[in-house]
Amino acid sequence: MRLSKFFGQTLREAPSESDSASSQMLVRAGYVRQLAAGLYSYLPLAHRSLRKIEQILREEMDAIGGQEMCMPVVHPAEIWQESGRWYEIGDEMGRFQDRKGRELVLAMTHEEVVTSLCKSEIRSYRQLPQMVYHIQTKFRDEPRARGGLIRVREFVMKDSYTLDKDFEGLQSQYEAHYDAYHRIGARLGLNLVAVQSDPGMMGGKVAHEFMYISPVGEDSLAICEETGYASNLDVANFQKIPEPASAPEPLTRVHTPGQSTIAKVADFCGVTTRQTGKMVFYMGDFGPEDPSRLIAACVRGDMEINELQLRYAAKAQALRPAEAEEITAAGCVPGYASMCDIDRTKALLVVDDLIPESTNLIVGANERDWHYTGANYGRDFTADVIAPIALAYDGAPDPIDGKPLQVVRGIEVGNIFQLGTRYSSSMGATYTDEDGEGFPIVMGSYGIGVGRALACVAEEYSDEYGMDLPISVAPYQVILVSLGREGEVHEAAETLYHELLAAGIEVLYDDRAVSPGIKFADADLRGIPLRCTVSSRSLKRGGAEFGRRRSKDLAILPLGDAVEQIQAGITECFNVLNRRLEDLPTWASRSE
RNA sequence: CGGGGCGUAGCUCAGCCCGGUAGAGCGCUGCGUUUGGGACGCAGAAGUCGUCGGUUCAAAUCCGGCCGCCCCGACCA
Repeated sequence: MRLSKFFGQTLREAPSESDSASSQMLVRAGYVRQLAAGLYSYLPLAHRSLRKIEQILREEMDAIGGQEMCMPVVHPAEIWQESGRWYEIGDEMGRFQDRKGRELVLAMTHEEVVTSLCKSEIRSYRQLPQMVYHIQTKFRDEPRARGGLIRVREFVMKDSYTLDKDFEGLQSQYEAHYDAYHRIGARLGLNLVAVQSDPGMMGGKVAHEFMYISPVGEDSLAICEETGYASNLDVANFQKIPEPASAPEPLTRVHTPGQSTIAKVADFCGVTTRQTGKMVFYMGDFGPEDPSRLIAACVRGDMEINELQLRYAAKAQALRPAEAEEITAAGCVPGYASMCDIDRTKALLVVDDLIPESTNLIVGANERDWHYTGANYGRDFTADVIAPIALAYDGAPDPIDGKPLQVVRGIEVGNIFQLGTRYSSSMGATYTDEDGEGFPIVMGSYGIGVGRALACVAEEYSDEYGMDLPISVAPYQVILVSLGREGEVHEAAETLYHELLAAGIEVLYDDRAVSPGIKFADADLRGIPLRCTVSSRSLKRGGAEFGRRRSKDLAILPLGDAVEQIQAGITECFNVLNRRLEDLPTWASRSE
């Protein structure tokens, strides 16, 4: 392709629409343009990169037995009503009506369609297992799109679905995806970390997210490089080590004027926060039948609440922090709330499992400026629920070997999910087994965001001059820069361009009538990994210059075998990338 | 949905406080000179100042509503 005819300009300055490195670079380099919040156009450069990512996804899905198909973006409401998600999901689902007033849904994902296909296509255990996938547009009306391409409202996702007669089959296809996703990450030049994740209220027990570790990520992860433990912070476990037990002291009221926070109280009493108990209040939504109720959560003073685990422990559908009035209404004093004096008819008390193992805690006395010392579980208070509701933290002992966990941020590139029979049961997708008996199909679903993967690659491979994309993802393999508009330089560049095209090399040819500085700056920005320059200087030195983007170490290629050497350079780039395929994590090698 | 910021030429922004004929740099068009890291000269085109309303002799500027975009939080099948 000739840059003189190319659609999509580079920008000297980044538009002020987002501030993550990846989206600024992708905008500046002429890959994407924003149409509205969370809606992007993909210009020719991005489109070529996305097609390459999709091709890698195809190859890896096909390699584990996937069959590619394509399902619609617009669905009738009925299938979402059958699965129940029509009612469970709120404004995030795009809904509209056709001309007859029939309710339609924009696909957020395709479990419902796959399940409905199962009803027509799968009858017998003989037809199982199956793995189907497609690469298709999704729409999720995110309350807040952010981070450029990292969180958008319309996006393309590779989603695959497995169908099995039992959980053993599901497990095997799940493991195949686990390994394939690591291979995909490697081929994209990304280190993906598989972390345990929240299976949600979906019925399954096992789910993993494939994370690209980055400070701009939206998810927090707890990982331990030594033991290999890796988990979304939402579901991270850690070893809880109680303070050394001491003989029970009497529960004693002490005057603590103005000491309304844990840090102040501990300081005031001359103890560490580990010797205190902390109360945090939430309003829990328990569904339409049950009015929302106050939840009092108690963790040791040095720890924070894991809201997801609290929600599960309280069996609530949703939580939000309680307002001061709601706390007061239950007879509790904010800042001095006490698990000893709480009215359990007005609040559900959930305590972390470390609390019963802790002795002589300092806790609120439920009166302004007063605390108790010597609070002990069982004698001074009991709970409605005891559950692990404390949030893992940086440095917490990991659950495998007690080595310190690290809390880092990550971007979720992919996820794999054991659905079980959540959809097949509610929608009636069954197969007949050997004995002629009907059973719901056991399903799994597995996604990878194509555009998000590109954003992560751009994030990883950017510098102050632009992007330096892995050759597997770069829209072109080589940029050919001609520094001459006529005469022998022009002739030599034109000839080389046609030879490269004829050899099947993906070449972007900068034949524009602009200054060399602009050509080099644009070449750096666009992120094409290899550059070949033809100029009067290079011809004097014996041919064309060739090397990695921005490298000072340039080879002079005689024009006669330039194509061959450029081909060799491309192969070398792929070789570098392919080394990432060695020693990849696999399901069998993981340590959870 | 809560908090904050922004909306002026294709892009980045100034002008707004203190009302009085709309600006700069980059980009774009033409001509000429240039050609190894974002060249130079000359000439030129380009903006309903997000939108609606109010105040005023007069509004980009002051006031109010709405819309859009960005950031933080809530939310995230």
